[in-house]
Amino acid sequence: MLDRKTSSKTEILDAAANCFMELGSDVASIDDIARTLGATKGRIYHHFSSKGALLSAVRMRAIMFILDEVTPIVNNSEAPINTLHDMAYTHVLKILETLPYHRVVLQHYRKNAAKSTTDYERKLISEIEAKRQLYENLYRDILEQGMKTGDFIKRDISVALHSVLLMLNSPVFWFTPLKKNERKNREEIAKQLADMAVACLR
Amino acid sequence: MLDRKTSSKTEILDAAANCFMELGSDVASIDDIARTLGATKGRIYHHFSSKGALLSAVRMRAIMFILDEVTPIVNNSEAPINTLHDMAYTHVLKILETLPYHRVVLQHYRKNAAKSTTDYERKLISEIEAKRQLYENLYRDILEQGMKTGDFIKRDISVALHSVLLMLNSPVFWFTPLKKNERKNREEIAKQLADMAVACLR
DNA sequence: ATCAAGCATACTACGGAGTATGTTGTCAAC
DNA sequence: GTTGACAACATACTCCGTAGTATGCTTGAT
Repeated sequence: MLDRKTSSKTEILDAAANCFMELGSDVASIDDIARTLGATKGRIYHHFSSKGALLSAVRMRAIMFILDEVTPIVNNSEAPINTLHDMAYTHVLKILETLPYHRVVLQHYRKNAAKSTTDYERKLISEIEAKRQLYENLYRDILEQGMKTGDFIKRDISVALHSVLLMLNSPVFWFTPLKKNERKNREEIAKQLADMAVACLR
Repeated sequence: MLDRKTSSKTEILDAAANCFMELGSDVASIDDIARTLGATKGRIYHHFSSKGALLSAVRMRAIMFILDEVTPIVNNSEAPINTLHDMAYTHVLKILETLPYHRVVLQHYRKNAAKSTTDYERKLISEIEAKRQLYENLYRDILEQGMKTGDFIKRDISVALHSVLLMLNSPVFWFTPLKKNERKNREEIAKQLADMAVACLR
């Protein structure tokens, strides 16, 4: 079945995300990931052409989690403040749900290229970069709009943009999921961060 | 001379910081760093017992840059808002001056331990962690004080603390130094970030 | 019965950390 | 001003982990 195939793939992706998260994507080996699955290299290389391709798949999945969730919000034609608050809240909540993936992403926020990458892997990376740009622009548009209407203080758009986005990603660095009150706790964190994100723009 | 020795050491540290920054501390090899210096492994292993020790030295130097600069500010007995603004401004400015070091630090914000570390390296890491805690508490104290006096809105202290600190570190992710108007540009960025840091707490 | 998908097993090749040893300059003592 | 000794490196190795490959095996669909 095609269903069985994608299921096996996402299982690999989940395991890879966890290993990359814990050891770092450079240190974690394919064997480590396979061991987590109770499998061997063969399974992984059957689905992914290289370690770089697997890593890119993890990063792409991470950004698509967020992009799919936040994109529908931007066109609700409310005030910029409310729209931004909505976007921020949704962003944080989704990140907390898919934490390992975003830990991996942040490891590569600045790392440009590994030592030797193939053309194919470079293509994957540029596709990820494109999606990231797309997502960034959602916020850039809201910020510009809000500064025009006077809802937001006029600041350097680039400084404000990156600062807010990184603040929304900050739980990635410190959040540790607990069983107790999990859902409620996440919502509270998302609310607070969304509040702060809006507050620092006024 | 002892002077000549420390000079050679800091030269190695600068080169290591740059290599670790560009390639990531796992990918960058000792040979890479040596090549940057126009030297060989021998020079590096003469001053540092292992790659982990070198990395720890870079991270320690990074945090000491900031700690030495910001610590004197906290006891100026001004209003919490002004004190925090001062701390934030100084923090950002110093970070922009010693950027490569802090890029390395942020690569390890979450990465706990490599695959195999010696006792000695674990000791170095715990010393770094202690300094980091020390620095974090400078902000924690100001935040608690400000929330008590009503200067700051009451929020979860941990969420607010980490969010603000990460926002102050955000330039590490996107800032690219230019020759043109360098000093002025940095001061402007530091001012804006300090403003935003204070704003998001009110 | 066949054949390919979906793996496992057993190998190769290579880069990088660490080491053992050689080399050069410098200073100190006599 | 010669010798000894040590610091500050360079050179030439070893050894091991890991990415990638080549090939073998099993199961389910047709």
